[in-house]
Amino acid sequence: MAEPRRPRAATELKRARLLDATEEVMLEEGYAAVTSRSVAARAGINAPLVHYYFPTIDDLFVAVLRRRGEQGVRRMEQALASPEPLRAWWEAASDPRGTALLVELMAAANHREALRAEVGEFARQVRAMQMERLSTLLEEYGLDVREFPPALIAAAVHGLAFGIVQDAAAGYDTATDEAADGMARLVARLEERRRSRAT
Amino acid sequence: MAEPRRPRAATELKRARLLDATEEVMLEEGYAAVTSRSVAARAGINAPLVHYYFPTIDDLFVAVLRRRGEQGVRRMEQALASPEPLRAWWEAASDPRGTALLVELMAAANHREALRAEVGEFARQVRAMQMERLSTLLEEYGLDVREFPPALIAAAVHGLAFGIVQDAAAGYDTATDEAADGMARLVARLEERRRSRAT
DNA sequence: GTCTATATTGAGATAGAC
DNA sequence: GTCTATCTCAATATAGAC
Repeated sequence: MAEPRRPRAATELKRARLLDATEEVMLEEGYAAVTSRSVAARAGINAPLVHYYFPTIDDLFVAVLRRRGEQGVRRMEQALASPEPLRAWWEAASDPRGTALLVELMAAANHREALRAEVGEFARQVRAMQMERLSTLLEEYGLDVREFPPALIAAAVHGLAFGIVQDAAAGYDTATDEAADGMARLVARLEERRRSRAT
Repeated sequence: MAEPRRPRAATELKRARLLDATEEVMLEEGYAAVTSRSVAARAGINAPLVHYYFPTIDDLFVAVLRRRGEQGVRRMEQALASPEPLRAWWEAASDPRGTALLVELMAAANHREALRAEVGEFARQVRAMQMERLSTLLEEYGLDVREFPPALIAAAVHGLAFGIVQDAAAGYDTATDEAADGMARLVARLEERRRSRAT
C-alpha cells in the first residue's frame, strides 16, 4: 500500500537554504534583487530548481515572511511574559536584522497583495498581544491608561525602535545613540518603578 | 556674443512632469517599477528621452528625493516656528503621501549609495532643526529635559507618525485610530499646558 | 530636443532528458 | 529532484537620423 510521499530530509534542508539565501539577498541588495538566479547562486543550486520549490517568486517571499513572522510572534510572546516585560519588548523590537528585513518586506508588501495580507496578519497578531498585556501592565509601571492608551504606547515602542535601528543601520547619524540611551534609561526607570511597586 | 544656452520653458516643465510621474509609479507600484518605460509612459513622452533628462535611473531617484527633501525641510521649519510647534510638527510628520514615498526611498536608499548619502543629508538636517528647537521648547511644554532628551522626543514623534501612517495606509488595522487619537489628545494637552504657562 | 531602431543584459518561467 | 536548454518578455542604455 503506497504511502503518501514524504519529502526527503535533503528537501526540507534545501528549502531552508533557499529561504536563508533569499533573506541574504534582500538584506544586501534589496527585495527587487531577489530573482530565481540570484537566490539559486547563493544557495548553491540551479536556478530552475528554485521554481520547483517555490513556483513563483511571490511564493518565495511569502515563505520568508511566514518563517520570520512566526519567529517574531514567539519572541514577542516570551518578551511580554518575562520578568521585565518592557525591557524585553524593547530589546526584541530593536533587533537590527529583523528591522532591516521588515523594511524590505514592508516596501515589497505595499505592492504585492499576497504579501500585504500576510504582513497584516502578523502585525495585527503582535499588536493585539501587546495591547492585551499592556492592559494590566500599564498600571504596574505607574502609567495612567487614560493619558497613555495601550495602542499609543505599543505604536510608540514599535515606531521608536524601528526608527532608531533603521537610521543607525543606514548611518544617517540622526542622534540615534542619544535617543537609544534616553530610551534605555526610561525603560530602566519604569522597570525600577514596577519592581518597587510589587508586593 | 553667444549667451550660454538656457533650457526652454518646456524643458523645465518636462523635467517636473518626469519627477511627478516617477513619484506616482513609486507610490503605485514601488520603486522597483520605476523604469524609463514606465515613467515615460506616464509622463506622455518617449522612453529614450528620459535618459536625455536623467542619464541614469539613479539620477532620477536623486532628483525626486531632492525635490521632496527640500519641501520637507521647509515644511518642518515652518512647523517648528508656528504658534503650536508640537501640533504642527505632528501634522507635518503625519503626511500620508510623504510617508509612503519615504518607505520607498528608504528601501531604495539602503542599496544605492547615491541615494543613501542624500537621504542621510536630509534626515540629519531635519533632526538637527528639531533638536535645536526642542532645547528651548521642552521646558515650555513642562517636560524635564533629563527625563526626555530632545533626541528621544524627536525620534518618538517621527517613529510614531511613521508607524501609524504606514499601518493605516496598508490597512493593517493595528489599532492605528486609537493610537492617533491618543497622540492627538497628548499633543492637545501639551499645547494647552504651554499656553497656560506663557506669560 | 525628440524620435526610431537596436545592442545588450537579465528577468520569470517551462520543456523535457536523466 | 535535478539538470540543460530555451522561450518570451522587458530592462537600461546608446547610436544616429531628423
